[in-house]
Parts: sequence; structure tokens; C-alpha cells
Amino acid sequence: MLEKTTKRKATSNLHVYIARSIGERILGGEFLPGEILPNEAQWGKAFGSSRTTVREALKTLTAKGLIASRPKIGCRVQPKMQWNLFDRDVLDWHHAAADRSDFLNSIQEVRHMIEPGVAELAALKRSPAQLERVLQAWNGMKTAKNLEHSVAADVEFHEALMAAANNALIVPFGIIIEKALGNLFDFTTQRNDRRTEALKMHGAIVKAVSARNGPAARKAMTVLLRDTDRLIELTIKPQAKTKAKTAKKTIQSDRT
Amino acid sequence: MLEKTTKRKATSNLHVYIARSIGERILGGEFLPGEILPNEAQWGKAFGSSRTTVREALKTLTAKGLIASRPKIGCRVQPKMQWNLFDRDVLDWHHAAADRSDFLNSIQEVRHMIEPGVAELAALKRSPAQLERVLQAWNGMKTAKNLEHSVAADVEFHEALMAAANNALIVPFGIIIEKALGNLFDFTTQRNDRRTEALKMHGAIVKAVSARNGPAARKAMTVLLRDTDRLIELTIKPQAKTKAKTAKKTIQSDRT
DNA sequence: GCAATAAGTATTGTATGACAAATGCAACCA
DNA sequence: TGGTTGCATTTGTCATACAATACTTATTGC
Repeated sequence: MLEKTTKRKATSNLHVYIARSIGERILGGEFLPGEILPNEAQWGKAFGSSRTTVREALKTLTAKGLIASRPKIGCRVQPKMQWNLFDRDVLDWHHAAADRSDFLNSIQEVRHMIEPGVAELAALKRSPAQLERVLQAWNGMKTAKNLEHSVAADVEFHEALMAAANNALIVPFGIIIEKALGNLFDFTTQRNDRRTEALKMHGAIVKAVSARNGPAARKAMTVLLRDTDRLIELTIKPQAKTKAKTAKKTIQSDRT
Repeated sequence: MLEKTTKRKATSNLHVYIARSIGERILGGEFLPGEILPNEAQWGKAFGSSRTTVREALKTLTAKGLIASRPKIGCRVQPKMQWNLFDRDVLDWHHAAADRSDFLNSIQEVRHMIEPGVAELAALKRSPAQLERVLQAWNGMKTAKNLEHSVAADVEFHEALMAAANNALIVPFGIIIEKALGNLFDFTTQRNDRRTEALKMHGAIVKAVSARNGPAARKAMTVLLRDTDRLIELTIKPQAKTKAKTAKKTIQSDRT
């Protein structure tokens, strides 16, 4: 227990490393909600660090809603409801846990809710500079030389669109998109014919946003998301034959 | 500068208090993104605390994406894009800043994107127990004796619905709803005729979710949100005559 | 005997002082 | 002039001590 073995990844800061280590183990289900963690001294011994440093790590986890601490009791894992899932770190630590196919499904459901609305808002409220950024990202997708560049440009495209929606609360969703495309990136080796297809669909969004046509933007985004659904269906499902239960049939929450 | 004057609110923990104090000042725009905060020693003197405690507070702010620190440089306020707006604390600290009418508008836009989809998912994926919770909350709204209870039950209703959607990524939105209804609570003194109206609209959602009728649930939620829009229009706008620019006309992102 | 109260104890919370590490800046030398 | 070296500042980490909190157990009063 409290393995000292895990190699310290490239992180200059010890407390960051400790926070990640413990965070991963919580997200991984090793410590369940309601359970009490080892006390600070024990962690210190396990990581070969001082209590001060451990406490800074634990404060980080507390700030993200993963744990709560009380004197004499210790640090208790919070109910999952409290976990801040829109936190980049928390999402990064998530991978160990539940199988990714389920997670991708959740992400995709949320995208279906958010992104058509985002596209519509962007079309209606964008500034010229914001449109320019979207265009830039689209060009980036067109000229991308390898898959990595292509994914990066894709993420940038969706983030630019969110910025163009001029709604501060939308911004954090960028993280979700990033995770979704990143995950997809791991699974699939995007073929060239798919690339030109994707490009065309993104182009339709650009056109609608440029023309300030809200409904068209919404519709174009929906088309793109449907396509992504299909892609997920094709690339993920064959790998997860065992779990037929979760497959069922994804809900289409948006209207065309 | 670094006022020691602000009274320490009811918080047993000094580092929590310090985190809130600094956090409020950042959210309030006193320290702008890119700016560098006073160093740890100065904060310590300002709050009459040790550097250890200040550092724990700063780690909390770092975890929420508000600041980033580097040796020799200090703590620099992060660009707003990094701020974790879905964090309960960050949202609480927000009040000092931008005027609330704008904020409510943003919230309402996001609700229009999310909640119809949530209602639909809940109708399709709810378990019996989850439906029970929704029903319970609805009963709470019916029997609420004062405005405070009524708002609490309303919040619980929407949270129960989100839980029933069976999508982990939806849960954090509860915070947003809470803020929205809380803000609304401050502005308006809900009249009795409105209450029966609201009850009826919530009832329609209950009915649809109970009947596992996705489209009906979506539609009922949209109706409710439209009504809330009208309420905001009536109660907020008169108070903010000066800012005509942002008023314009809120976008309806959902289809009926 | 039983309940209220007090003492004990484990754990987090805070303070202090010291040194290590990173890094921007300036002085210095080739 | 240009590269390099050293210095100063700030965060990062450590060790130790004591305070505050709240659970556990023993003790006392009825």
C-alpha cells in the first residue's frame, strides 16, 4: 500500500506530483466516497516528503471537491456529486477509472446539448475578430500535415466557436471537447476520405456563422455531431463487445 | 493596500478565509489577468498569518485555475479562460464583479441549451428511484410554506432531474441552476399567481418524465425556461435601464 | 446502575525558521 | 559588443513545535 514505486513524472513540483498521484487513485476508485484517506504523516512517509508538502497537495484536491478534511477525523473522499468534473486535472486523472466508451458517450450527449446552441449564438453574436479566429482554425484543419496537427486544429475550431458565442459560462466546455477529440484520436486512425468529409461539414458551419445565419449554423453543427456519433459507433463498439448493456442506442437530443 | 480591515467571516479555517479574500479580489477585478500578486510574505503580514497558511490558500486558488506561480516571479493571475467557472467557490466570489443582469443572461442561455436535453434524457433513462426523487421535489414545491423553501425545492427539482439523466458530466450544472434561482430570488418577490403557474409547468415535466416521453419532457422544459425568461425580462430589466445595449433580445436556442 | 461530565488522544490547523531551486537581471570579462 | 557569470528575489521543501478539534474512554454524581 501507499506505493513509493510509481516513478515521478516530469513535474518540477513535488506537491503537484503528490496531488496527481492521490487524485488518480481517488478517480480510479481505490478510495471510495465516504472513505477516509491515510493521514498526512503517512502520506508524507509514503512519498518521502514533508507534511507541509502533503498538505499543499491535499488542499489542491480539496479545492477540486474531491476530498474534505476535519481535525481528528482526517481527509474523507467527498460524494461524486461534489467532484468538479469540469476541471482539467480531474478529467485527466479520470482515465484509470470507468471504461472510456461510457465516458465518450456521456461527452457526446453533452456535446449534442451544447454545441448546436453554441453555433447559433456564435452566428448571431460573433465579432469580426472572432469570426477570423474560426476561419483561421478551419484553415489549420485544411493544411494540417499529420493527425496530431489535424486534431489540434479541430479542437481550436470548436474553442474559437465557443469564444465567438460571447458567453463566459461556455468557455469551460472547451475542456470537454478536448477530451472527446483526444480520446477519439487514440481510438481511430482517421482516414483520408473521412478527412475531406469532416472538412466539408466544418466548412458549412463556417459559412453559416459568417453569414450570421443562426439556424443554419445550428443545423450544420448537428450534422457534424451526428457524423461523430457514427464514427464512435464504428470505432469504439467493435472493441467493447463484452459490454452490450451500455451500447443500446444513443439518444439524439437535438432537433433538425 | 492589502487591507487587514475586512472582518473575518464565520470560518474556522484561516487558509479558507484567506483564499476567499484573495479570490474575491481577483474576481472583483482588483488584480487583473497577467498581473502579479504580492508575494507570500506580504500576504502573510497583511493577514497576520504564517507563510505556510498563505501558501495553502494560494494552492487552493491555483487548483481553481485563478493563479499560477513560478519561483522568482511570484503568483500571476491567469487569463480568464483558465478560470474554473463551474466551481462553487469561484461562482460565489463572482458577485462583486460584472453586473448580475449580464450574468443571469449568460446563465439563462446555458440553461436553454442544457435543460431541455436533460429533461429528455431523464425521461428516457430514469430509474424508478430517480423518478421518485423528482416527484418528492415537486411535492416539496407544492407544500413550501415560504419563498425560501420554495426556491430550495425548485433547485432540488432541477438537480433531481439532472441526476435522473444518468450522465456524470451533467451534475456540475446544478451549481449554475442554484446560482440562477438564487439570483432570481434576490430580485423578485414571487407572487402567488406566479407560483401556481410555475407549479403547473413543473408538473408537465413530471408527467412527461414519468411517462418516459422524451419529446414531451423536452417541450415542457422549454416552456418553463421561456417563462423564466419573461420573468427575468420583467423584474431585471426595469432595474437596468442604463444598459440598453445588452438587453436586445435573448436568443432562443431551442426548438419547440 | 446510568447519565452527564471530564480527561485522554489522534489528527488536522497554524507558526517559525531554515535552506534548496529556479530565474530574471545586472555586472563583468573576453 | 556579446556571452557568461554571479547575485538577488521569490517560490519550493523541510523539520519541529504547539494549538484546536472532536472522538473515545474513564470518571464522577445522582
